[in-house]
Amino acid sequence: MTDRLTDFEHLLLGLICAEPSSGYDLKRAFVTTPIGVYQPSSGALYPALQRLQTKGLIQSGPPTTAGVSPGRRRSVNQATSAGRAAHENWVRTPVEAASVSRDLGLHLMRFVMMEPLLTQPEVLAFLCGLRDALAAFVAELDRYTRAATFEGRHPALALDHGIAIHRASLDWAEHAITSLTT
Amino acid sequence: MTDRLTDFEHLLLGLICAEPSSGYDLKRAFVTTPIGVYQPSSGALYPALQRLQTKGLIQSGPPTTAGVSPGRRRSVNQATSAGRAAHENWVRTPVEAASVSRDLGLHLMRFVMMEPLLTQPEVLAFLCGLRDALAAFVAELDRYTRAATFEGRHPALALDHGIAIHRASLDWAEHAITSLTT
DNA sequence: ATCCGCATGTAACCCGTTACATGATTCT
DNA sequence: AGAATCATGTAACGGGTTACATGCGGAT
Repeated sequence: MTDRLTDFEHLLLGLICAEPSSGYDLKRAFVTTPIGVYQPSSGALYPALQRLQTKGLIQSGPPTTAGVSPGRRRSVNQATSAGRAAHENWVRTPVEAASVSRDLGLHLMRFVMMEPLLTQPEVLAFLCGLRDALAAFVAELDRYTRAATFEGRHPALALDHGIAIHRASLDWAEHAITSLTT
Repeated sequence: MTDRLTDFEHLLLGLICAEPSSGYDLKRAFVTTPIGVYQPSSGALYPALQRLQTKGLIQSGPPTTAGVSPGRRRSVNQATSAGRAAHENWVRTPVEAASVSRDLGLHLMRFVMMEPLLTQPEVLAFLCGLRDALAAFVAELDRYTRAATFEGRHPALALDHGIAIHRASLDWAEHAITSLTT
């Protein structure tokens, strides 16, 4: 019951918390999303919804044709209070400095989903945590660049890339902080 | 035999092509790597090596204690000619514009590994393909930003992030091109 | 009445993670 | 000799991908 959820399950739960949705809605949500790079398959989506249901985090209403007219019956999934609690808990998870690079995309998703749930100070605290973690990561890469000795030019260039994109993330975090405080 | 390889298998094969290595060497290679965010587990590493061996892409020599003195016997994996061919083929794979965001990390790895294998014009062609794909992706995100209407500020900020980091990648690609032509 | 597309699912397969097991080598 | 570490593996488990199955709605 207090099992860990997959990243994917967390995202689904978050989308459902934001708005009760059918499986098909969720699929389209991922397609339409700006980071539409990922399109979940049915074989990933529906089993994940079943797992969330088994854990009591969502419950699916009976198939209805309500809402959209040119559609077939769809069972709408709604978050339970336990589900909303789990989602809010996930959204509040602080940024881990050690895994900031790997989890960056996930943090951005959390940033979007925390808007209607958290107070502005909480959001700013999250962004500061993210900024600090990114600053530490960039510093580490810089340190590595100075310490290491490369053969050839490509390794150094690849490192430059890592530094560049994480510095861009860092700049964004600072921009977001000032943008949200005005 | 002509099965597709996993990304991970491609990386292993590439590392082995660059230098014959034991499983332990490969593990440490990932740890020491600048993007040391990923550390393969034994349960991923050794089965992957076995799969490469089954496909005839690598072959492991008998356990030896040669080389490092304070070590145990390790079986050194060497790439076969088929393995080197498969690796070179992988390195030469052109950048797919549709998946450039998802595969960006992989492309960087390929960029590093292509240094001793490809001619400078080939490397530049790869970088130009990467640059064009990134430019197209950034343009798409820009278009999406103008077209979409958001509720709240976080979604727009998250999109800004996506644009910022991919623009940084794009700038890097252009810098790399000019850096390698001088 | 039939056909096509929507919406939800299911089964087989693959692979990575976690955790444990095993033998060999060096250190005390 | 015994302990600790190195190096290689294996077993159970989870979850994602691909491909297929089903059933209902609207269109011709």
